[in-house]
Amino acid sequence: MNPRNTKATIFDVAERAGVSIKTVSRVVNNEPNVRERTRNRVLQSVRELSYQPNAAARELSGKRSRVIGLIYENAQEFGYLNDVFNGALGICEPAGYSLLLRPLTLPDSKITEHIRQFAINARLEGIVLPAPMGDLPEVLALLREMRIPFAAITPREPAPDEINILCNDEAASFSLTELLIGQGHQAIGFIKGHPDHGASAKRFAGYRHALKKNRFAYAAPLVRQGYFDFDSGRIAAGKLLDLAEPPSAILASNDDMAAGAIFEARERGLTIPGDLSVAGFDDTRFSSRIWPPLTTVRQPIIKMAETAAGLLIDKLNGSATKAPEAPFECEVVIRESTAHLT
Amino acid sequence: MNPRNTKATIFDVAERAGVSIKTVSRVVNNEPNVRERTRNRVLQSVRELSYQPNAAARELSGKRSRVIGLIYENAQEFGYLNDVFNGALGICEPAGYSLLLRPLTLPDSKITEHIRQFAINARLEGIVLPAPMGDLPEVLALLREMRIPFAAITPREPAPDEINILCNDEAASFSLTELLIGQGHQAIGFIKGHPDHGASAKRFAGYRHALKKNRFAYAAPLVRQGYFDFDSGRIAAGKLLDLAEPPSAILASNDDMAAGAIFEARERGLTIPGDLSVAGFDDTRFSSRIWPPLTTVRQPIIKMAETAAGLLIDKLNGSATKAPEAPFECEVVIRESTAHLT
DNA sequence: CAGCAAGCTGACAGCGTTGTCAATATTAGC
DNA sequence: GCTAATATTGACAACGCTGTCAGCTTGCTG
Repeated sequence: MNPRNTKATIFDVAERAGVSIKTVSRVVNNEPNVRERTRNRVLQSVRELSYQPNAAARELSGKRSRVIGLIYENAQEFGYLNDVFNGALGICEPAGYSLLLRPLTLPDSKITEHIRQFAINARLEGIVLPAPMGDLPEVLALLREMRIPFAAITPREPAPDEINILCNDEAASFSLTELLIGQGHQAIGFIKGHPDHGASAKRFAGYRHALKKNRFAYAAPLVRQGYFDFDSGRIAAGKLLDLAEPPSAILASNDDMAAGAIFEARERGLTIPGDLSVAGFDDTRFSSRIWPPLTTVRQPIIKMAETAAGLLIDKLNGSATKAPEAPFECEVVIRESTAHLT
Repeated sequence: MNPRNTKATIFDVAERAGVSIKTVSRVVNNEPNVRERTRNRVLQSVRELSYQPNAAARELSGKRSRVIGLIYENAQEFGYLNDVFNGALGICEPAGYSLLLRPLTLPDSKITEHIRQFAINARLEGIVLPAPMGDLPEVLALLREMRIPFAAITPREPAPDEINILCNDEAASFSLTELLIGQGHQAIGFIKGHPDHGASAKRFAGYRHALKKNRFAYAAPLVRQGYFDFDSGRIAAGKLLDLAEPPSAILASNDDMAAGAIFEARERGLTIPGDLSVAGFDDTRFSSRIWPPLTTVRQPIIKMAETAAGLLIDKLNGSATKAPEAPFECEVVIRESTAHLT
């Protein structure tokens, strides 16, 4: 009943359909110049035999390896990567592509060499670059030089003919800031993200934009540099709370730093959100599990990864280039870590 | 300076070394019957040309695909999987194997069909089964039937000739329970893990063992069923706290459930660890980031995954079977969510 | 030093596809 | 209805490697 442990070959299909293997190849690869009747006959046999082309033979014969690489930062928040993996895998498999992972530890002075080796050894046809990989100029330069198509997921100005997936970080940051303003907060601290990440600038821009629109003066001491990790959030929050006039709300550029801020506030005996409102960005796995649950911004990562992989595969398959996608919509998730100023 | 975008073939190496391609093949595959001098000459050429065999040609010609699958539960705590991925990838790549990921959503009534298709399509030579995949009897049965070697990471009774990696869950659970007992807790609640996971039974056994050794009566109401997720931990903790004589400490079978327990306790106005000590299992990413930081147990997941992949590859390469590994050692990590009873 | 086994090496045929190009079938044009 | 042009099909050679097997070298035995 089940297909056995073996696979039908192109010969089996050809024989059953009464055509040459070359014709089967044409049908399977959607090439033109096959009569409709013939095509149907072949497709029928393909179905009956559950034929699937042998990837190794294909790669050896043609130039195509049908392998896509996914390069990611190892230390990265893993909920994000989980979604990226799932999105990309979900698209690659049905399309007949394999997805190969390559963790990288940043900073990495030999990063281009690592990627080059990876690309050559695995014979990659294309590469998916989740943030922050798409933010590294040397990586982009390398891939352009090697002429390997890639799809970056990052708020980058998309170069012509390059695939870039982004969401409206800035608008979400704007909304989140306005939410805090609407709650009566007058002094809102901001913890910036890692300067090498494209998202950092966008999120900061949204904050400034909201301040401006609401006629708040921009106060430099209320803005601190963080690096997207828990500890940097904790330290930055500490500095904000040390101010003579500390903020009543802190907006961190991601949830790890927001968790750090909450941790630091707790250590100082402050209650959240009574004494301090805290909001983050990303809606990671633990955002809803810490106490209090974190107000944050959710991105449709899975969809973004699916789109990235899909557009990349379209490009590799030589399909018509899709119109550049509009940014994906982020969603502000309001939980209990933020509250109206009493 | 850098190797170019192209790869040397076996012909290039053979020519340079002045031997036939077959001899190069022998050297590269570590086959016997090559004179030492010849072997060195070939290795020299291999090095000079940075030769790496073409995987597609190898697969097409020989029977070996050098592809290993990694099947995992999608919803899984991702810090665990991150470590598994990194461990396995770190071993596979240098050994010349590719690692293909396959997320699965449990429960899955068609799981065997999914795995079968995956194995056939990707021509898997072997499979790594992180928990809880190695706990599913139908999966094990399928792989045995298909004669695909696998390495399970789970506290399972290792069948002869099968690779199984485990750590001393039970001993760690025992220590953790004794820790709580040592802190003066008289009533210690326990939240069991998902019944389909092998680890659940082990962790529970450690708890019971510690009670027994310390001459504590086993009280059934203090033990609640959980399913390794946050919500089930929350619910189970709720039931424990509803008891007429609630426990002063709760040991949850993983950190997600421990986080749920803390959450629930907070909602009821209890302070941790003042009113209630809570401990978990796994040392996930957020264990040290919630407040208070969680007392838990850390497993050497990366090493376990490395060992699993390494033994599997050894088996595929036909190397001598290693002696069965001793269980890996877990480490109890004491943080602030547990305290002496005052 | 012949005779034989074991050690070493290479020629050659696949492996299952795709690319090339020639052969054949169909259609269009007049 | 015939020819030219075009659409469809197939024969065959790669692709880069491993398996098989035969041939050539050694080294050992008596």
